[in-house]
Amino acid sequence: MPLDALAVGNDAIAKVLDEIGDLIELKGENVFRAVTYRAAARSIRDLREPLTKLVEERRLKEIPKVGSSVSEAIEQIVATGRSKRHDELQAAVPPGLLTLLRVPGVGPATARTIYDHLKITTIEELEEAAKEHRLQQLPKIQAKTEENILRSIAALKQRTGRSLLHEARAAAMTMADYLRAETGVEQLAIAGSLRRYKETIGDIDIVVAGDDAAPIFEVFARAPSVERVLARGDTKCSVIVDRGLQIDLRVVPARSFGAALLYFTGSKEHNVRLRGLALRRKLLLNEYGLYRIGAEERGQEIASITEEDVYSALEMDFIPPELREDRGEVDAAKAHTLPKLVKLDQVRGDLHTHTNWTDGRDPLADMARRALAKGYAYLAVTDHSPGLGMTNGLSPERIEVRLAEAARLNAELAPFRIIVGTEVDIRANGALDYSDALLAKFDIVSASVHSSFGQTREQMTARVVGAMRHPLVTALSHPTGRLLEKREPHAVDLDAVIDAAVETGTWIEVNGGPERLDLPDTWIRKAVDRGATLVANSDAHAIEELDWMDLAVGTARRGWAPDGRLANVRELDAMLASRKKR
DNA sequence: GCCGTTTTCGGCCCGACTGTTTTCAGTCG
Repeated sequence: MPLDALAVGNDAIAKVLDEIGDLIELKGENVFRAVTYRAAARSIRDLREPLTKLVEERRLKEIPKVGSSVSEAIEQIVATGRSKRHDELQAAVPPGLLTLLRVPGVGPATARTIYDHLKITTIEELEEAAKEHRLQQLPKIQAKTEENILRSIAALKQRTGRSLLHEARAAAMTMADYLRAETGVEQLAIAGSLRRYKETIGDIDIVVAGDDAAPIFEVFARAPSVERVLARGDTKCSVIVDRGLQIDLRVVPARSFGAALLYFTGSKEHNVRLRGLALRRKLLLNEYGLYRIGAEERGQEIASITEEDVYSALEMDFIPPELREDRGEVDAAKAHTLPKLVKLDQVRGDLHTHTNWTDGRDPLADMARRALAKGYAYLAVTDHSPGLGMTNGLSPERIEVRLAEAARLNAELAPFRIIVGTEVDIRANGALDYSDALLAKFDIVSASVHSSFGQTREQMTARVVGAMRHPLVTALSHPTGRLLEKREPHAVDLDAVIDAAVETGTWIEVNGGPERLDLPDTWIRKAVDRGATLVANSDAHAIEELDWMDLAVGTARRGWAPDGRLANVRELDAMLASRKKR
């Protein structure tokens, strides 16, 4: 189905290029060609400008991995909604083969074999054939493979999607604690996308140092949360725990711990980049260490004990895990131009929280004491305005009571300070849900969209930018409104939002709620480039959710946010003074 | 199909695990 040529966005184009890559592989063409199309798709997803604009300005070839063939495909998609290359491949590759690739364990070769003999094109047909043992009659497919395909299909059906960061982290910590207690391993680290604070998590990766993997895998495989063991070898063991989440455990010699942590943290693209770099210096980088080529068999590594050693031996600065996505961090580390990223312990306060007066669970006093215990100097309580009916928004009378309550607590907890703020609704027509007279009672006003998500991009942009221009609005909360794995971001021109933030001095929130993580990291980077001020918040609705600040800071770091760019790393007076003129 | 501080041609990261392979292909991350 052709895309709507006028509305075609970067993601939609990237998806077509990915599919071209898959089709090339299925057709049996040179796999490097397929790899290139996928790499181009990835560059495009990371792009911080609309592709349509680059087409107009004839700048497509500035994009990494986009050469003459890929740019031709992009131009065609932008102009007509489809690509000739894609059409030709679809005609050449039987429909449905792409579907079979979605089953883990089925790659291009197996998909081809299954299709050629049985003409199967859907997962349902594949499941039926496997149950009837028709697959094991095919060349290169045995009973065991057939069994694995059936299990993969079952897992595919059960699996709802990727895990949210806090859920994956809980599962990882449970396993890590269990392994420490039951095996006595001393060096253990959670690696993978979890360590990089990626917004959603596919698999959990754990690396431990040990001389003998077998007994560790023994303990790992019988952990209470394990449902089944996927694979077990000499150095690596993979299991499925509850709700289909996969945990990979890798055991390496202690002297390889740093190299293994680097390898297991990824991203894959970052690793590929580092290994290519090593290769050009006649060095080999693998999960055991960095070697002069040929020396790996003698175990003579140049660096391997810590990640710092490996980066240093490659003559580059240490790269924080959050940046390891091959988005320019390798070149910056070589040139010593990595930004000084914001750190969690620099955060002085949280500026978006809720209490049991609206949709939160805990009283203000408890939230404040927990914030104080976390070492904060201040906490803004920002309960909802009444427009959001179900959250019991604060009436003018309750605002007065709240101000008095905060004053009492402030006297008790000084120098810690509670700031009374509000998360005010931006109504569908762009008006704010409190009068200016009421808004003026608050020290902090965070504006956000909670309704009429279906507005057009023009309507939504005007609505949000209009609120940002209001002199009493301090910050814009969760700018895209997305709920990860649940609700798409609403249509809004984030370039215009960033422009408005720079122009008006309105802060843009990095919301640490694990299903939001909004503003998304790629846009954070753009906001940072353009000089906008950010504010990292937990959006906590309960005392323990104040810990989600960690996720907000991790997301800000993924967006390359330097410490000076966040309003809430400033001390109280400086933070309040940095609000826009009102 | 892309790319260049060895290159405009000849590479393209590297290793683990599974299956049944007695030396390797397929898949994965």
